Amino acid sequence: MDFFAEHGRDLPWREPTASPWAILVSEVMLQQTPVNRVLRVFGQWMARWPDPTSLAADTPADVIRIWGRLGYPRRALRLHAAATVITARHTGVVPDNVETLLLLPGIGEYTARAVAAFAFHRRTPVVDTNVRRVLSRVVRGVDEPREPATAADRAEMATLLPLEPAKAARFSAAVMELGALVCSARSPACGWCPLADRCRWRMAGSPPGQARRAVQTWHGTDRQVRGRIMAALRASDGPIPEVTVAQLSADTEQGLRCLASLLADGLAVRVDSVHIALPD
DNA sequence: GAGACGTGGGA
DNA sequence: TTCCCAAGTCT
Repeated sequence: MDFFAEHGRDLPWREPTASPWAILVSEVMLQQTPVNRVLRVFGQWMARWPDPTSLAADTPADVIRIWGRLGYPRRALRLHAAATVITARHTGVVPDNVETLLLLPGIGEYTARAVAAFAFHRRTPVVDTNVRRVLSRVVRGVDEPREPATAADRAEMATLLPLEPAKAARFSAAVMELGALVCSARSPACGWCPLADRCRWRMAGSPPGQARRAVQTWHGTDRQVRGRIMAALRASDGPIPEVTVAQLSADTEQGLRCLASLLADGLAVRVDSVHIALPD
């Protein structure tokens, strides 16, 4: 926590004045997405939609455009849906407990706890990929492949939390920051690490972990084509012809398949028999 | 529980 | 250039 006080980054969602809504928005944007990329969109987003009710009042099309190139645009849609639920069922107030937060679209085990801890000082273990990696190395002495945190990870973190709730939240943020800035996945800076003298992984000679299962290759995938289609929809003021969409892949069949999946996800809608647009 | 889901930067 | 990774969630 001394490390965090000295080296923690000044981020807008860490300001004492940051609202629970701002913290929730930041946590969703940060899912699988680097801080530097989130910073560019976060300010614009909060200026336009300072609370859930203002977001719920706008269209998914606006939301998807502001989301821009953050990636995983379904997150934008779910954030809009979450704002709608908060407005309709919680009088526009962000829920302050894990159980209720988990019911919101796009809010899973990590994000629910992050919001509960960072926005409301609930004493709950917050375990993201950074915390998971730090615990794995420092406590268990192994470098595990990157996977979503498990209940066992949360149970382990729970045993380490300070008793005072606000301090526990700060502790979680501190471990996350250590993982992000020092105990990184590829090139950990053990020389700077405040835990170096008690790290079981370091004491064991920093053994390499088991390789992660192969990730999907990117070139020519449906994900790439979906991304192209969404980029075309965002760039256009109005509807675009379906034939244009189909040609965004060298394989017309793939183009149509991807379009169908975007329609199924609600990221695009048909406006007539031959045109596609962002959802209203 | 494996697999799908965007994007771009650093090694 | 290629590979891997970045505050996960949902099906």
